[in-house]
Amino acid sequence: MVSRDSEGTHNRIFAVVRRIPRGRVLTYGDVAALAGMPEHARLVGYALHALPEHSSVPWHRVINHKGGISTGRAWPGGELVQRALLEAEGLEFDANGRTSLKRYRWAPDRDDAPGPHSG
DNA sequence: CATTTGACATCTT
DNA sequence: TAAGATGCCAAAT
Repeated sequence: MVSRDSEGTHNRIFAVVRRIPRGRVLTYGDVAALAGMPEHARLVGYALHALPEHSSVPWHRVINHKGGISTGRAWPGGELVQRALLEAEGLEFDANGRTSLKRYRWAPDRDDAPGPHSG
């Protein structure tokens, strides 16, 4: 029973992000789709922006479609923080600061298995 | 209440 | 692959 749309919407997003396992990442569009609001990736990023620091939501596992970090001016230095957190989970970044979405993109169907040749 | 800005994605060139 | 333009909803001013 949600009287507020924003709260319900944001809540949905957080719920999806929390489902992201460790060592995996999702794009804003994917999170939005799983949250029930496809093509509305902006709302996902916006929700994460409103995410409090005491939140147990692995926001750092959400990246843009280019496989990079788009904190932008909204978070000076955030690119370094998110990248550090992802690296701590075992992810690899390209010289351009991009990851392999083909390799780290998480799917609701796939529990884990980073790759057919990764083990 | 209206205008501007914003953790993005997608199409076109 | 990279750069420019557009659409969407919500928050801030």
